[in-house]
Amino acid sequence: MAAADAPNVPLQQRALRTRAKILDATVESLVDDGYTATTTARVQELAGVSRGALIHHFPSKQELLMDAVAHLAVRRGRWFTEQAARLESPPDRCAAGMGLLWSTMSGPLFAAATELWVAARTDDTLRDALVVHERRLGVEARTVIAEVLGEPDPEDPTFRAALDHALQTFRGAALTALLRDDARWERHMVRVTTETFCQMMDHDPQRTRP
Amino acid sequence: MAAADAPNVPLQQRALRTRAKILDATVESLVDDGYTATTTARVQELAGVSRGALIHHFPSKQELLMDAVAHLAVRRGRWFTEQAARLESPPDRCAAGMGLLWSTMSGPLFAAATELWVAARTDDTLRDALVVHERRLGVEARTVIAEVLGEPDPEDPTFRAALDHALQTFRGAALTALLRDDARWERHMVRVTTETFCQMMDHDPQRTRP
DNA sequence: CCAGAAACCGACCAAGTTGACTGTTTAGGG
DNA sequence: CCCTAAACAGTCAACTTGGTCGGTTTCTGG
Repeated sequence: MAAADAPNVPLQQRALRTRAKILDATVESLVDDGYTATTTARVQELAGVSRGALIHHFPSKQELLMDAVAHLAVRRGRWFTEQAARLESPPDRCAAGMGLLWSTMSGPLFAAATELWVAARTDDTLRDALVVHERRLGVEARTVIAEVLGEPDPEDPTFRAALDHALQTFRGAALTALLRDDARWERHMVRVTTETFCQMMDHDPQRTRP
Repeated sequence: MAAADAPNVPLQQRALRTRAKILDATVESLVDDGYTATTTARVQELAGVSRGALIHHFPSKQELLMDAVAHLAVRRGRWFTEQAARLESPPDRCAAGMGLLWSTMSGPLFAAATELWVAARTDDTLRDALVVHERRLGVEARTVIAEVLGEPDPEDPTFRAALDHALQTFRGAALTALLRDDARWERHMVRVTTETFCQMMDHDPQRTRP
């Protein structure tokens, strides 16, 4: 929001790059060090900027985190659509959709989001910011997945219920996977979840599996 | 471990109570304030003990957290078995088992466990301690649930797979519920998960639903 | 009863974190 | 070209946090 104070004044290219560097560094610190160890000093070290630069762009740590939430949401959304674009006419649309969904939960960005998510439980400001972006991401995911599946209506109740169920399962599994590194278990979990999802969708007139 | 240094010397009653007070205060702070705000000062304030008493029982914050992990696991296990004992010949064993499982994820103790869980991602010592206790809890839960369901073998592959799937779903939903307070959504999620679980179990010779 | 150990107390200290402050460089309109 | 404001740099003080230390009280075995 600091940059949006004067939207008509185009920010210099360098300033924009500095902002991006700082926000990326914040996400990187969240991933590598966790929320507790994400200090302003650590961020400025990772970003390679001075204290003054950091303060200039983000007057307080609170604002830094707020903007990091937005930044992370954008990056997650972008990564998601990129992954989706990589899929072309998959043989099993259902499995492809679920694989896509899971891929967004198993990366480092999910770890960063989880750090913020848990911290937001006891930080009202953070929570308010987070739920807004998370909701946007949810809608975006639903739209993209619907497209992958060939589901015409992303708001179809059956589809929404099945997707929500799969999403919760993946979220729990992703949380588990933060501490457990077991690729075999993950593959099996994705398979079971996919089967469940397909089964829930099969009540729909729209065929989701060939 | 501090107390276990001399296991043959019975600790005074007061000392035990002080330890318990401190550990309960640690859990309380994790629940109310979150991991980041769980400082030694906050714990001693909640426990109503002096700095010296805190240090005497837990020489470092690391040890305090280690013991808090164990303490929390014990409390969660106890709470779980208590809830299980309350159930007597439920009409729908399957739903009863799933309700029991969900009840352990929706309480404040789960929030505390999640705080530790996420913190453990970037703290090896904490992770090692956590996974041990979490594994124990998992076995305990599986045993109790099997009993509720009338499943003779808690290690039956079909049962384990179905339970694990339900557990991941509940874990994800519990994570979601940390920020979203929506009882209707939760009930629906439990119902869907229960149905899925029952369906996965129906392939077993053991009937789980009347 | 008494000596020694365990339990407890609270002031103190060192390290780390935040953001406030002053000075310097760079950009871009006039 | 110049001048104003933004961008950036580096230091400093206030505060917090975890941990130390000497002393006091409360048990408990002999």
